[in-house]
Amino acid sequence: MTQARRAPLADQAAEILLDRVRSGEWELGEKLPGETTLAPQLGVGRSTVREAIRQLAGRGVLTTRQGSGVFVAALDAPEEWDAILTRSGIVAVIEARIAIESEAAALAAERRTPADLRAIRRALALREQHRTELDSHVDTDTAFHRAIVVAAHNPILLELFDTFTPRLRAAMIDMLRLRGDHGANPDHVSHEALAGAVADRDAAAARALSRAHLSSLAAALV
Amino acid sequence: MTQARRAPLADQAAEILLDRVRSGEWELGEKLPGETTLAPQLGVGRSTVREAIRQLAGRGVLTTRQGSGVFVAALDAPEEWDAILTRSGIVAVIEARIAIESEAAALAAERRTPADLRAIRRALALREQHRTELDSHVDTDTAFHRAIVVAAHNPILLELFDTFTPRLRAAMIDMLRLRGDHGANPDHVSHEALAGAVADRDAAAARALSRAHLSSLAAALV
DNA sequence: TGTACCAGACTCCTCAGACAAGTAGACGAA
DNA sequence: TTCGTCTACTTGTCTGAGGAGTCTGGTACA
Repeated sequence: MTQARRAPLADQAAEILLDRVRSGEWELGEKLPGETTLAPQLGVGRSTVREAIRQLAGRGVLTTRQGSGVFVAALDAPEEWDAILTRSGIVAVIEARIAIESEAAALAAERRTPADLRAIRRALALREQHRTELDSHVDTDTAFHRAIVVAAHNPILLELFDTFTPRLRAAMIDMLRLRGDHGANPDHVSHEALAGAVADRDAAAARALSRAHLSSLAAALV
Repeated sequence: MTQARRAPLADQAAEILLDRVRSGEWELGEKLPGETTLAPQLGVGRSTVREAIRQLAGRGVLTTRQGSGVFVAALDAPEEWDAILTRSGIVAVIEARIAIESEAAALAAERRTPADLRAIRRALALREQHRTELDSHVDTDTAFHRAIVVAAHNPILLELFDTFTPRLRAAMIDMLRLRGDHGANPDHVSHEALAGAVADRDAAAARALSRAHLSSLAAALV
């Protein structure tokens, strides 16, 4: 007994096709059999095959060209970052964030414009104002760190930062709730120091301060 | 005249629906109008609406539940890394790779197992064997660096490495073709040193050597 | 011999209609 | 209130038909 067909036929058909693509049955760019051939092969109707193909097209695996055929666009579906992050655990996420953010801090120290600096100062002040409320403390803290990544002027690092932080939000709120000493003074001082290093164009200090802050965060979360 | 309908109606419908989701017309998790309502609204048949919905389901924006309806699963489609990487330029990609790889090198120095070490040595030897041929030199070089990231035992860093390196492959081959001195001796020595630092559990040295290597690569590519 | 054109086969695209399968809310009985 | 049942509505699936684009091979012409 296998769960009594939970998934719709179209989803099943899509999964079968994806497996066949992964298995290397067709080369990259090669043409698949026509819908009219696949349908009886998979034991479903044409419209169902079409929906399966559309689904895989949305995932970037297949492309269709009217009058020509269906072609393999990628040999595998890209794994969802959500899945990777969930499977990996908090520590791995923070390690990745250390990698991204300490490098971004160093780059920010070299490249920050006056406008970047104003944004960082503003975020820091806002962070200071929300030291009491838990949720907004985490959010303003994240906003401060994001302002530094923005100042690094590297779109990839920024995208990575935005990918990782949502996953950490809940964990950080829980952690602060348990510790109770959120917004403690030494915390604020280290943030001041980081902003100062960026302002002073001291890349090495910015890198070290950023790393130290996140390392202590990791230690607190474990 | 507007390009005389290049895209299939199903793709157009999917794009319109995605825009309406992005615009906030429906909350996260909210139910969309039924297929029979959407079809005349979009001016297409029901099967076409279904294919549009399937496409967005494949992209993670919508989910369908038989008997219940279609629901918003995400407020936006995740941007393709390909697009980000293409738009960003080689320098930004290398900067991101520096962030990932130097941190991974440090972690690898702390965590490498004997098996990791053997894999690294083997990759290094293979790299040495392919110093003359351009393509395989780049590939074996990448394999060596990947072995180090593997030794860091962090799935996120590994996934990031795998995301970035394909984008750099073509650029590196071009660069080496122009320079002509691929596989030069100092290059090999620095790789030996990196492997040695990981073997000696010298995290700081591994981090520095990894950074230095990639920085020189960036300088050569610009 | 080589080129241009054309017809036909094949492909995906779109629609309409029908029925099955599942869900959720209304309604009434205990 | 609580529980079952019934009904309206939803998505799921299949079939048949025709439209539109693409590719191939043959044919006529230069």
